[in-house]
Amino acid sequence: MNDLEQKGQGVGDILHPDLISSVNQDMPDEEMLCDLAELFRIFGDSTRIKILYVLFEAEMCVCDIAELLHMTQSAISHQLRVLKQSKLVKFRREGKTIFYSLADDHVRTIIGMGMEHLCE
Amino acid sequence: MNDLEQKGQGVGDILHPDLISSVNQDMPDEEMLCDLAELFRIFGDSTRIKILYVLFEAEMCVCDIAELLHMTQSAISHQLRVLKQSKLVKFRREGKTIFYSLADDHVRTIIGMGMEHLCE
DNA sequence: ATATCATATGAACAGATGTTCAAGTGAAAG
DNA sequence: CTTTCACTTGAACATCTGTTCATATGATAT
Repeated sequence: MNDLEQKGQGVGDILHPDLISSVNQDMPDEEMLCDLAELFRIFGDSTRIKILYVLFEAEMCVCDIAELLHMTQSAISHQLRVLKQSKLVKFRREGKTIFYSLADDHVRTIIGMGMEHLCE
Repeated sequence: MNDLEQKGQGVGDILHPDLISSVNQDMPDEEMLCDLAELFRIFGDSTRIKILYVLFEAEMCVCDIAELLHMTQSAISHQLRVLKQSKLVKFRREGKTIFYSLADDHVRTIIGMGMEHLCE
């Protein structure tokens, strides 16, 4: 008996036991799937998508991005932090200003994939 | 003077006006980018990713999915609703049970893309 | 040193999100 | 018709998330 059935509202009877054990074997690790969800979660915010799209075109400093998106520099900075932590953007300092750019081509590919889905 | 500057904390001076107007021209519609973010947001939850991955393998009914993911049938049903609304899964009724399956191959491609990114 | 500029950061807040619980469908079997 | 089963749905709840505001950092210039 599993812990869900004990809690009153769980799953009823199993309808297709064979199918379940078969699929269960082919499933990737729980951790892998969580990492995957987390990756997509980063792309799942319009501010971050816009930032990434802006960086498609060119390396750019924080206040230029803020200007382009009509948002405060603070808001952009917070989101760049998220993108930085996820290794989706990298940066370099040049005097007082900091230039951000896409970390690698995967970002382009993933966003391109999403675009393709939308356009059909 | 734009509305951000009036609010006390806005953006300072524009550092690279030429770059800004150039990038501005190449940017897709605001709406397009929001749709894109929304699409990725759907993938950005581990329960939904798991459901989609399960459906990679085979069409499946709600209570089997619940059993596979060790979650309540209600929780799964709520998430299937989200996936249905986003046109990522489709379903067919057969007596009392309802079978869900992936709506099209885009789902596979997008998830595959994410996996590739993680494995490098 | 002091001022200024570009950026970062922490706390606070409002709004969104996912799960649970309880009640509601809708189809088939008795 | 009533019961049962697979599933759906709505409200409640706690948690997470993104923006704002105020303040801090770090580099340059005076």
